[in-house]
Amino acid sequence: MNIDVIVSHINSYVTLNEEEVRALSSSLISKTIKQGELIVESGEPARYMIFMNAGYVMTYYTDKDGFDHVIQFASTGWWSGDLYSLSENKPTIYSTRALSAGEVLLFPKAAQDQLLDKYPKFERYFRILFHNALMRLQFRIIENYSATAESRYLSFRERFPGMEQHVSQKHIASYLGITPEFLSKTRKKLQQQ
Amino acid sequence: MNIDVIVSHINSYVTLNEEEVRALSSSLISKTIKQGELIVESGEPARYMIFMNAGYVMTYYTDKDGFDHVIQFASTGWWSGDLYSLSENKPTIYSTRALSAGEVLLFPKAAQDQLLDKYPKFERYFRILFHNALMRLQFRIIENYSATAESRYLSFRERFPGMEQHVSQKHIASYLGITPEFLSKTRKKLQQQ
DNA sequence: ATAAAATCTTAACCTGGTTCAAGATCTTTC
DNA sequence: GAAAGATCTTGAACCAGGTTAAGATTTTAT
Repeated sequence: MNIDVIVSHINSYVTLNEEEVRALSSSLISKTIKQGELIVESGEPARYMIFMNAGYVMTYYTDKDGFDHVIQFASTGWWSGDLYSLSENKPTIYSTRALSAGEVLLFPKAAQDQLLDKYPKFERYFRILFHNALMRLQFRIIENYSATAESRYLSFRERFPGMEQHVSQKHIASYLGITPEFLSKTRKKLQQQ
Repeated sequence: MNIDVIVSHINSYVTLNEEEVRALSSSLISKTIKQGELIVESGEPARYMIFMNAGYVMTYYTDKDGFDHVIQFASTGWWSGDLYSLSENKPTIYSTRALSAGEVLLFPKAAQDQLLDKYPKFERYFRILFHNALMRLQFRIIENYSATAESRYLSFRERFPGMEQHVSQKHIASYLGITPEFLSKTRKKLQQQ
């Protein structure tokens, strides 16, 4: 199992010693993913945090009318998954689906709890991780309010380089909070300029 | 200084012993706030996390055209402030302003770092705090996409009971991502039903 | 108490984005 | 490799919410 990516990610916030690396390594489950595969399905309790070793996934919410709302994309070096139910042990309302072939590291809730209990460094790592995610999300809310769909699209392309090749336009549209039709028009307009 | 509210808040996630309570207590600075007072101004580096002991505050972002975008309200028992610059020590882009008289507990960055180093329980507490805030924010993004301005307004009233009396309509409108005029129309429509 | 300033309301008009529908392209499957 | 299914594009009609402006109400300062 290749743990280089996750270890160097964690080490950018804290410094793990050998024991901690070993403990982490033995907590993780490697899983190869196929394009289109459903990694977590809404309705079941989420059991893992998901770290991307390679490939692309998206997390989305299906509303009462059956429409999907993409809330997050993730590629190599990002965490994904359904934070909600991990802590509460309730069924998650989010699904996570592979957008390409790749490999994920599954980090089971029980192992995470153990690691958090034993090595405070992981508490720190996750505190900082959540803190940063929180700030990014606050920024996204501001962006959604103050920016037009066109500039949100441009900002999506900047923030997720290469992602566009792996995601269907309807999912990008969903992430941006617009219809596929309008995204199509927006792209055409941008090309013509 | 009254630390009952903050201690019972923290104890809902972890269990502090006497020493930890004492250490926390000596880290906090009590501050009485007046209505309209600017507690943190954008442009300066944020030095504190802010815990509400009593009263109401809002955190907002001023865009390049001079328009304010309210990103958060807080009342008794909530944390507030500008997470962004605390970690990076860069000037914050957010301002925090008192909406009523009250009392806040200021938690200086340096003291927080010390506490986090010495007592892993605080790492855990803040990890969970940020985790929960993150989930709430994810939910708010979904709500913004799938719900109409009217239902967001109703949901604001539910989630912040009593807040409406302390906040001007233009700030509520800003939080909801609509214009004050449209909020005015919406409220009228709701009254007539 | 009164003037000045800020906020809130109402109304007419405007626009970014939606909806619906039809055709064009790309993907899967047998 | 043809048929069926998705996805993507285009256009026309439509609507939620924005903009502007003017008057009404509330708050603040003197």
